[in-house]
Amino acid sequence: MVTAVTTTEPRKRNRRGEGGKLREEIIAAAVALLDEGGDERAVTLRSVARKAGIAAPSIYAHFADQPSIMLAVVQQEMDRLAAALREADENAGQDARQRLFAVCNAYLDVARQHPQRYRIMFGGLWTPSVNDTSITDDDLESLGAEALTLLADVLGACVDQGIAHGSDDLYGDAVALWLGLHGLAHQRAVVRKMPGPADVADRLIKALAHLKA
Amino acid sequence: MVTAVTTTEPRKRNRRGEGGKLREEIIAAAVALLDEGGDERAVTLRSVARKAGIAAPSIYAHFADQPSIMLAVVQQEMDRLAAALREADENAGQDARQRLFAVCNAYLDVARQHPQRYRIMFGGLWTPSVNDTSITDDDLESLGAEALTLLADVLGACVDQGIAHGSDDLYGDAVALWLGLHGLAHQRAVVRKMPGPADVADRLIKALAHLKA
DNA sequence: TTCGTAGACTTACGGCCGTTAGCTTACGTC
DNA sequence: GACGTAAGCTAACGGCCGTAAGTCTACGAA
Repeated sequence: MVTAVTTTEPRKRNRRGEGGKLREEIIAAAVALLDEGGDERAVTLRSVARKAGIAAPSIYAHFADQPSIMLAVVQQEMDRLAAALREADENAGQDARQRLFAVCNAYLDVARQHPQRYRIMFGGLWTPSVNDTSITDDDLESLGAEALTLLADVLGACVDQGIAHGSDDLYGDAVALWLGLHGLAHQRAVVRKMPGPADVADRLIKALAHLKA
Repeated sequence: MVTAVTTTEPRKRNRRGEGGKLREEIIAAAVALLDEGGDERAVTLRSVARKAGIAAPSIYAHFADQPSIMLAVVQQEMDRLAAALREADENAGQDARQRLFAVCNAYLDVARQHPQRYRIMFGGLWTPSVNDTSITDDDLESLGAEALTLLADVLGACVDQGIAHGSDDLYGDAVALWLGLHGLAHQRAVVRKMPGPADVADRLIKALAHLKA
């Protein structure tokens, strides 16, 4: 984690061999702009430079162009999300039901804590332009693959412990469950006021995991 | 529906008293830009004017500013979506199961046929800026209210006909079902390749509507 | 102490944007 | 046919953007 991000004050040049640190500072600056509530249009090459306390062209030493910055942000946040899900699962013990809700709620929490980051990750505008340069559809697919296999794993545990109705395609059920979570998380990230009862999340999880009772 | 949208050729001035027609042409031009695959950044005041074959300042006779154009597009497409759902429901007969799948699939079809329009409607960038001018959170909420009550209605029919497990909160279930549909529709609109089996939609609907068997 | 070079900076160009101010044209009334 | 006015245009401003070209500077090895 980089600390000096919010400072607009003069910046100490990095020491020899540590020039790569600026790369992280740039990413952190972009994330900070998002967290301030601005949408992706607020994350311009120049605004990122201002936030990081550097001159705009200095970014080119670390990123080929502006979309590349967004891509780096997305990849970092995707890793963070996967780590959060893993951690929630590991801390949930052996009970399948607790594991299920722990992982799902962790997903929703990550989205709720940083709505703009979540919006960028899924459904961002960066997808098409980035496609021109480096990332492929398969890359995008593999980004969420880890989370999906974890979900499928937890769903399998639910079936094994007899608290959920079985299925012939656990991975497909995991995708369906994720889509439900995504719908809720995304909508929360976009609007300030959500329709429906407060326990929508639990309803979604129970229904999509085919929990008994 | 306005016809002459794609033409870049000289444009016939509207007759006296028909100046308002230009307003529809402007909206149609904005929609056309979206349908060409460009994201909302492609819908600029000037690009819309070019597409409509008029000079940029001529827009100000019909829209206060650029976000207002997007707002008009969203409202129009929301109405279209609601109409499509109603029509699907009316053509589905009396069988609750058929009504359910007809309405849900109509929703997914609308999103799939015009992905960019769908992205703008839900989760667009226009929300914050528009909020400064005219529209309120309640307006946004009421936009989808019609669709939600329709969904709740169909869910109630499923329970009445004994093909779904009952619930104490049909509206809450309708919201959950919509969130699932939205998750799928939005993800389809954003990525080109979806993970999971082909029948994810059916799985989502069955699970979230609590269909028996 | 010298000096090569990593790690930045300054300046500048061209482009598209939103928006304002003022002008032109032709419709339709009389 | 004259003419008021609706409908739309041209010109221009300032602003922010991405990016290229060249310059400075201080760290650390010799």
